[in-house]
Amino acid sequence: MDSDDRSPFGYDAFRRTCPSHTVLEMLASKWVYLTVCALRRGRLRNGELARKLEGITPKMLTQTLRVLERDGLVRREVFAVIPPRVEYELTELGQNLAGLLSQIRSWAEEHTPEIKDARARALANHGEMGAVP
Amino acid sequence: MDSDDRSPFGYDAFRRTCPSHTVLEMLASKWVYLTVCALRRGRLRNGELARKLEGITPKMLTQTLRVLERDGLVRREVFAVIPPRVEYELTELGQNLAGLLSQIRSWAEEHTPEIKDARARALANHGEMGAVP
DNA sequence: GTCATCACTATCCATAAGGTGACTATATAT
DNA sequence: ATATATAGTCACCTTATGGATAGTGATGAC
Repeated sequence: MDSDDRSPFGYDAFRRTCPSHTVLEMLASKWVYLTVCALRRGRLRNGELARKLEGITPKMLTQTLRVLERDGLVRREVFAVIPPRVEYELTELGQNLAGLLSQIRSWAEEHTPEIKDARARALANHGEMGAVP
Repeated sequence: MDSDDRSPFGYDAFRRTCPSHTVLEMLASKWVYLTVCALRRGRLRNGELARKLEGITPKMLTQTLRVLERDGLVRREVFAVIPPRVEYELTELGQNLAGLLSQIRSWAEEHTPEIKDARARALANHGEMGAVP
């Protein structure tokens, strides 16, 4: 019954004390999704990322990149020039993940119409499932 | 150059005003991940989910399920019995997504050792890249 | 001199996430 | 009579996160 509930790796993301749970938590961020997807084609500078990730604040961009760097998904390269130049690129591990995250992104884009419809229906039905006294 | 940046669906999750951006935002939640994965094998009752999603509070569980229901990923069935019985199951759209999210979960579990190592290394190096006055 | 660029950093505030305890209703078990 | 179980809701509170805004230092363009 629990056959496919446990992964064969000894880690179980359902358990909140399992390290894999924190990995899942790290991945559960819209900016992580988008940043990894953005870097998929190749290295980018901070400013290029900022323009690509529409609406991201410098703080969130830095924060996201630091997390990705800490977790070994992104490599940061600093050039000692003026004005400063910093480039980011995916590590092999990051490339590996990027494939999956791109699929999620594609899924989101592909199924947006259905979800929009579902949301509209939910809005229209608000209260209709309730009690009719 | 922008060839694979835009999906062929007209939606672009990189644009913050695009509806698909809000879909990605909805997916970027650890409890959404886990709830969808948990329902993958079949319908579950509220209590069963609460036990499976270790550490989730009743409030968060309800909130997550309402979002998933609103977006058409989960179907909620209420049985008019005492004590109350409510069952949740994935819709076809939800099943479709569950495959992808399970892959993410598997990825997280599979690569947890590498990420743990990367985190340990980052911790050990804290400050070593900084300035040495 | 003023402005912009670059890659940040710091600060503040609003929102969201999450925790706790109380409460609903009814049937069964003790 | 009391307790348990079910599937929640509601109110209150604390903490964490997200986002907005402004500032840093050095340089080059105007």
